[in-house]
Amino acid sequence: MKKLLFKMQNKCIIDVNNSINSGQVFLWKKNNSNWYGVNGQDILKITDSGKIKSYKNIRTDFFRKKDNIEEIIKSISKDPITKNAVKQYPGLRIFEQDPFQCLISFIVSSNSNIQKIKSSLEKLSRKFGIKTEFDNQEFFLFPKPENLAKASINEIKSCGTGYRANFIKDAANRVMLKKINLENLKEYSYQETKKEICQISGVGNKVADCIMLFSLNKLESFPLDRWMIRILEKYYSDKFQLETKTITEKQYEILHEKIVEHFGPFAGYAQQFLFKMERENYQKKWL
DNA sequence: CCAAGGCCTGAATG
DNA sequence: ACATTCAGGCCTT
Repeated sequence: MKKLLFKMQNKCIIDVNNSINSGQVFLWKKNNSNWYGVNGQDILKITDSGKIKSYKNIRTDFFRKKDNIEEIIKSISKDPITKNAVKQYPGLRIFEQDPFQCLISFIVSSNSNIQKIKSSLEKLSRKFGIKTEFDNQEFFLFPKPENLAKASINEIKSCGTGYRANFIKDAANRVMLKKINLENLKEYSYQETKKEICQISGVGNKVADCIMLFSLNKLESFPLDRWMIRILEKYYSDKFQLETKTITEKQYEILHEKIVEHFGPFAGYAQQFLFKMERENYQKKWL
């Protein structure tokens, strides 16, 4: 009985390093064994003992305590590949981050890589975000929608975003004008939410799935980027046949349906474990 | 509905 | 050095 309890407690421990270094967040840095991260208009600090603190005491379920992680892990462990990935990274978790920051982050991410995404987001924050001091360190909060909406395209481009500058401004404008209400979308279904956010230019299937999984509480989202396609081809060629060479919108939809059929309603967690596993296999760099 | 080509940028490759 | 390729896609034709 004692042993079982210990095991259960052990399973609940969050592996902060691996969770931050799994492609879901970008504005985090480690300092003196503490992690500090920009989350919208707040700064979060995760101590070496795994406790999380909000600089502004804004309520957030960043660690997704609402999830029954043991149930989820049981649910997604449908095949030897996933079981192995889960076993390799037992404390890997999906965070629930600020939706607007997440939206802009993944617009910036398209056709890019982690280092460049991080660099662009840091520059955007430095240029358009509020300077803040916390634990004797300087931070810049993530830009508010209105500040990106009123910025010029060239100002945004100066942050290294390239052609995505138009998308960023457009997205910020939509949020500012409440043409889209990200908080409300948390209560919407997967399909409804996807339809809404895909209206933003620069947001396609993959980017939408990232935004929904990492900030809008849609755990059936399963972002299909180059890596995940490669993983499916490598380990799941028997289960998920790719009909076309390029992943068209229709193909993406069909594939997602098959994926949810296989992994279940928490498929997004499976994606996170598989992505982490394969990127580590190839020793890809994180933050 | 699918295929092909273009797009900012910067690090990696030859 | 300098040119080319490539990277967590998306949009237009």
